[in-house]
Amino acid sequence: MAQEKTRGAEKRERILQSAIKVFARKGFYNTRVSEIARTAGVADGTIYLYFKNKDDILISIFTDRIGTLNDELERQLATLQGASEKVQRIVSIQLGLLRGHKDLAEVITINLRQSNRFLKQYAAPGFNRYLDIIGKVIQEGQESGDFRPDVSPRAAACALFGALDGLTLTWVLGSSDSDRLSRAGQQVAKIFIEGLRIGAASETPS
Amino acid sequence: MAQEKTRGAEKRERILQSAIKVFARKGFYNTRVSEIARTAGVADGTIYLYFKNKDDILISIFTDRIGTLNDELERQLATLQGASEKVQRIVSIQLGLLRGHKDLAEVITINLRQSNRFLKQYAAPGFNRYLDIIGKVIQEGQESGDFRPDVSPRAAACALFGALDGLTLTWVLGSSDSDRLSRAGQQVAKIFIEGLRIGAASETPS
Amino acid sequence: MAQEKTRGAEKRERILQSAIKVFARKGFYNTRVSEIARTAGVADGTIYLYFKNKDDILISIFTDRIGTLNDELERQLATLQGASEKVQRIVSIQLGLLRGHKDLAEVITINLRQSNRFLKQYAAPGFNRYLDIIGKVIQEGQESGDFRPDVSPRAAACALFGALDGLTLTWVLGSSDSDRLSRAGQQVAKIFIEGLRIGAASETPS
Amino acid sequence: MAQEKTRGAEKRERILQSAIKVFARKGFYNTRVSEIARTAGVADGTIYLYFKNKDDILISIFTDRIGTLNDELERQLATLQGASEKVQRIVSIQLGLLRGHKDLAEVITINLRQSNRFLKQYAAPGFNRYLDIIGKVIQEGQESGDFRPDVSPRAAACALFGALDGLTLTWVLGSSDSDRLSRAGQQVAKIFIEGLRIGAASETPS
DNA sequence: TATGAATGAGTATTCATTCAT
DNA sequence: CATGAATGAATACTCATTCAT
Repeated sequence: MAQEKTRGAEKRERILQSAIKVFARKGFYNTRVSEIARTAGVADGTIYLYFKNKDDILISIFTDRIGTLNDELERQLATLQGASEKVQRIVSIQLGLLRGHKDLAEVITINLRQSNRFLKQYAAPGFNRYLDIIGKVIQEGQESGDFRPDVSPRAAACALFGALDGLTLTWVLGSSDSDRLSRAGQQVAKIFIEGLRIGAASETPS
Repeated sequence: MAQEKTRGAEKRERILQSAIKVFARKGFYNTRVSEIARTAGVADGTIYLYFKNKDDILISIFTDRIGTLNDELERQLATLQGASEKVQRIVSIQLGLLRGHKDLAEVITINLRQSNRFLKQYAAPGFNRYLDIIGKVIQEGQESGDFRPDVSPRAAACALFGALDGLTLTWVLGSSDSDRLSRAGQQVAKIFIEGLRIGAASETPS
Repeated sequence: MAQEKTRGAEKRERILQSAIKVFARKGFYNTRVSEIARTAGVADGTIYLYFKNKDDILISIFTDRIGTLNDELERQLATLQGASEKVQRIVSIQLGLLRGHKDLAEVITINLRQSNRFLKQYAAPGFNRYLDIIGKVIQEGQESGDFRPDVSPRAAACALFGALDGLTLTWVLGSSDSDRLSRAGQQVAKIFIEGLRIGAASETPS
Repeated sequence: MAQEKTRGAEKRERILQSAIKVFARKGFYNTRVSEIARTAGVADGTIYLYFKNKDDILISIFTDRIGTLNDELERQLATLQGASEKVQRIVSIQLGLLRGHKDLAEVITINLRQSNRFLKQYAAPGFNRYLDIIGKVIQEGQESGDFRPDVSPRAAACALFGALDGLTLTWVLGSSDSDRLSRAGQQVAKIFIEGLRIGAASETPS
């Protein structure tokens, strides 16, 4: 019984991995379900024993991974003290999760945005939790006096997400190595930390 | 003759506007050419007198608008002096261009990413010119001593683009008004300017 | 314009004729839409310019023909006087309509009964009008004193329809010629006329 | 062993009963084998231990029941003398067999006619025996001088079958109670008996 | 006998594109 | 330039059947 469950989960995972690979290469709409099946080494019909339909595969990829990311963020951030350290950790966790998985990065940054309907309906919950986690870090920094209070935590969270997404996108589109991605991430982390820090900025009226 | 050309251009523009509207509502792959035609008030076949195929419509939307954006950036940035002013202007131009055109913003931030093939092949040139323009502003700031030299101009450009894209995305997905988008943009501009400015940051080893 | 309309109607009729032929040979569920198209000499997609879907083709065959039958029945019955003559005419019209069209007869008697849902939803109206027409003839015969009053006109109508349907079914399943069908029809007409006529029967209590 | 055989037969019967129920509700082609299995409380694969394939289930329903009907007809008719009594008994046996089993009636009158191939190949033998039994009654009536000789016994048999089938069809499609079906059957029996009886009819030239 | 996970052949329908008018 | 009827390639999904357990 336990073995059967394991085998079933294995097969599901194999299908997901294959889908990530093919989606990354061809894009969601240009991917044939039969090609995912072939790549996973199962029959076409088997796909439908584990997923409701083709859309469900893409949705599962996203919710699985964003869930992992959010869990990891919460777990590690709880162990840190300063807001600056936390921001730096957010960057390293997110980029670290994608570094070794260019295919996944491609699916997340590119293929996921297939339709606003899809984004609004399925991606929103996980995305919101993600923005909440980051926003809370900014807010804590403001309350502890580390960060300037004249910035919307939510806006900063969106911007940080977008900045990392932008780095990932150009990494995926280009051919630079993943070390460069990490270094760029560190620089962006510094920009945000310094840009948010209490100091000269507060003297500059917007 | 001139009038006919004008009429032709008018019709082309009407088709583009209709496509933006429908793409924004349904997404690229769920949009029927016949629906664009109906919205534009022309026959299905007429579309193909102005565009090679359905892909060409999306490509035209992007290249038209990114070209306009790039031209506008170059024109206005040439009139300014300080790097900080230029960064601020980049933000206001880009968000200003999308503020009144939520449909267009939706197409640009969401529907454009239909396939990596598409992005790599068609979007890359305009996107690269855009990143070059921003990157040059950062570089100038570093050369003039305004900005820290320990940041890759390219990475900063990607991050700034991504941050603005992230703001736009959440604006499009949510229901907040466009004023809030502008205010968030100003805050992000300040974060980047302060984050890049020479100061305490350079003392902080990464 | 008139010519175009004519051409369109022609094509629709050609598709219907082809469908009758293929349905008769293979049955509804074993008929491929592509085979109807090939037989009609049109492209697969063209079918869907004239019919909503495969079901709609079968429905159209039935409603077209039962409508013709009902119209013809009402037209001719109005010219006759006695109930017996009318019953005889009903038989000759119905069988006459199918005699030369074995394929159509096959579709009507066999393939039409694909699902109770189909029968109840689409066939019922035309079928009811048909039963009403026959039932009214029986009733008139009773009111004029030609037919016994102790028979439900509706039941007699159902039975007459069924009897003719039974003859048609065995004709279609077997290989007998159509003259034999007509002769059998005449005999059945006589059975019903005599069986309904006022006479010894009324003395026989059921 | 005997018990096992019994249990096997029980299971087979349970599958048949479930199939009748589901076929009646959904029609043959819209019925999933898995639904029959679920209704019968067995696994999908178990069906194939008792039936060759899905077609075989429908065929078995028909041959089982028509066999029962034919056996019952022969048994009871042997106990009767007059042709009229026999005709009346035919009607009451056939309708009596279906009265309490609307689902079965639905399958027999509607779902059975799925394809001419099916009807010709499998239904024909049992159907022919049925027509022979009835035809022989008519013929005996003619030989004994009860019935007119100018009617083909086979045609009369087809017509009687069809008439009863027509009554059953309208009963199944409509919502009238089964008593009404029986009364209609009695009236139809009288029509046929009187219509076939030697008398005034022979004076009417066809 | 019984199971039910896995198979993979099979098809109605859509829709971008063409071209005769 | 403009039309829109006709085309036909292309594919997600179903479900009868099998077979290892």
